Amino acid sequence: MLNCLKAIELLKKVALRPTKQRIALTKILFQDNHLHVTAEQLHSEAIRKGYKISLATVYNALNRFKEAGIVKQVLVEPGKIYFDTNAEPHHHFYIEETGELLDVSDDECKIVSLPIIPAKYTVNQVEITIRLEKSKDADPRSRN
Amino acid sequence: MLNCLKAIELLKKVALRPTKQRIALTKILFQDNHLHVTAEQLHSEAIRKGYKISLATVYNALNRFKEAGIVKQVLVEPGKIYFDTNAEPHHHFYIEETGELLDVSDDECKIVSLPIIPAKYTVNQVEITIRLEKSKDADPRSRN
DNA sequence: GAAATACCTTTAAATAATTCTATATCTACT
DNA sequence: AGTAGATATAGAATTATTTAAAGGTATTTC
Repeated sequence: MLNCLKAIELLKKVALRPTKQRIALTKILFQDNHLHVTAEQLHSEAIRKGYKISLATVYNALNRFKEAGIVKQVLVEPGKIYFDTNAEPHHHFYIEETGELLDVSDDECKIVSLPIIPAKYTVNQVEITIRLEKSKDADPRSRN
Repeated sequence: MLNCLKAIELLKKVALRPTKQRIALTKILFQDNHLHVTAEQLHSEAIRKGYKISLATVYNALNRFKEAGIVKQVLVEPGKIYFDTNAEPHHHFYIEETGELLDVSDDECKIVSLPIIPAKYTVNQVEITIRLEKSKDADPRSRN
């Protein structure tokens, strides 16, 4: 977990006022390993840690963080936004059964041939989502 | 546009009762070229065509169609579900400015190296979304 | 370092998309 | 045709997210 100084430093770097709430969220979010959270989850975690912050503020902060480019939105499930603290270009495994999201680094997953891009447009981002399910192999009865 | 008989045939094939409303939606959805619609858009289109159907029924029908595997959900924008009448494995261009979704066939877009799949899991589906934006090249003033 | 200003957080309510529920109606089978 | 069970409907409920208004906090300017 980030300390306060590092959190403030990060916020200042992206021209966001280091308020108490943003510092708290920054401390929770930016750890050694990347996180994938919904606003709700992040809010719960902040409350659990003893910070006083409202859900609306968490939404505001996450949207500000997204605009600043320090988090990314990931859409894998209807009606739910995951925020990813890994803002670098990368991809995801998604396990529907558990709702778990796992990072896949950009170079683990190379595309050889991209289709012809429509005229007047340029590629902004390529996102690959690999949806996983539990293997059937575990249960020999379900072989066919 | 599909005729009634073809629509009923399609519904029966996937073990869904060919009710008036499902037939109407099937007729609108399954055309020569594939469609990407939201429930709202499909509902409007059905009403425009003179069918009597509620939005809730459109949602129900689309979810049943999805379960039956004749349409696919596409998630590209928070709080909005696109339904794609192309149920085959394929990918998408997404133009954020217009909300337009375009199909990219599976073999136009080949992945060479997939990452190592976590143990006990198998790949269900690989989805590639290529987000596009208007080229800056079009306007010479915006060169830098 | 205090006043002015711009920005932030909060609560509550609004909104939007989607799902649920109870009842009425329809479909498929006898 | 009658009937059991599935489906449609309207409207309410739910869920996720955003907005509004008012007070609070950080930053700027002197």
